[in-house]
Amino acid sequence: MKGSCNRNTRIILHIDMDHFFSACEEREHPELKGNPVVVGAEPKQGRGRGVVKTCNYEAREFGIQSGMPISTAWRLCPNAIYVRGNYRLYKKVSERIMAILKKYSERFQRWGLDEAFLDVSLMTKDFEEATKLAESIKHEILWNEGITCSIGIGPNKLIAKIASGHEKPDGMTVVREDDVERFLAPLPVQRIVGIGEKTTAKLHGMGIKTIGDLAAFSASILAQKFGAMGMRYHQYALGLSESDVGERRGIRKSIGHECTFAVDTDARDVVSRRLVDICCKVYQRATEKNLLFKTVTVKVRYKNFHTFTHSRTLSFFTNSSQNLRKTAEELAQDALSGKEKVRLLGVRVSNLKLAKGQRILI
DNA sequence: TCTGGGGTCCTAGGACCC
DNA sequence: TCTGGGGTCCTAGGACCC
Repeated sequence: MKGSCNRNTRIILHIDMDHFFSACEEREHPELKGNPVVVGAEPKQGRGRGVVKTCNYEAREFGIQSGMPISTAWRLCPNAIYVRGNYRLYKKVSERIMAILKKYSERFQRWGLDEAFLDVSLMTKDFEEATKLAESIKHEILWNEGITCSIGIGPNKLIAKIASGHEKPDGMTVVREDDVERFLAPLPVQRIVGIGEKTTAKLHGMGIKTIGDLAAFSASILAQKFGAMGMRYHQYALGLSESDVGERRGIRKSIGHECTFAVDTDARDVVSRRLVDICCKVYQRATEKNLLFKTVTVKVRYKNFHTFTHSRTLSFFTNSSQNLRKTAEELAQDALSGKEKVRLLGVRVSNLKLAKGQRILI
């Protein structure tokens, strides 16, 4: 069977740029190369708030990981080079890389700034050919942008995505249909997209550690414990996923902005001013995209990390900044009372609709 | 250790309508 | 007076992704 596949088999590539933000920084500032580089919040001598966005492999040797509090990163490696992040640059580089990828297949799907799927079933006759194609993609990105990526090749998006993370950086992992079970079985359950920290802990509690354990577990018990998601986890563990490679259609679902205070505050005027600033930002972004909104949600996180949201759906669609501000202020009454210190404030609008006569913007 | 900011999707209960 | 079942929308919270 090796080297061949029946024509019903799909061949999907998942392309994942290696430590994308810090790779962009190294490319712009070659003097950074060879040093641990951390992109994220300001460390402020270990007192900074926020998290690590990404870091290069030199920084990872100190135990730094993306998502980690920046204060922890600072303790692990105070001598690393800490960079705030130049998102305009990352976006530009990303756009150029996506343009390269799109040339290889019409069936293309961007996944964040630094990942994408390609369905190459129609232009490659088997996994060998797909591997050659993936090699040329790697070369072209490296040649043009000076950045390496890891590619996973599999019979569906789920497998391709897990495969791309298998041998990072600069990796290439091919999983043919016949190899799916062998490939997945020993991997930890959290490698499945959609199984995060909480679900992993619950699964561990049930004695399920690996994807093989999950596949062997009773689907009906999983459904009892996790509802519809349980069935999905089981399907994923068997390596089954039907989802097509394609860009999301239609308008976005929501637009929001949120802000963590540098210091938790109970000063009413500070919170109230920040709320107005956030509303302005959200209003601007909705207006730029010609969107009307109907639902306003305010999010408040207190010092103890307890978080609540309040939302209200208006009886009409609007793009008025006054409506947004007034609704947000009413919803945020509790937060404005100054009883508890506020850590984060956010505003989001949803139930969106395009303003009449405007072109479609995603 | 002390936890960002942009999002999406799911669940569950309740209101309301037919 | 007590009570269907289906559908849709709203609200709040939670998990997860990059």
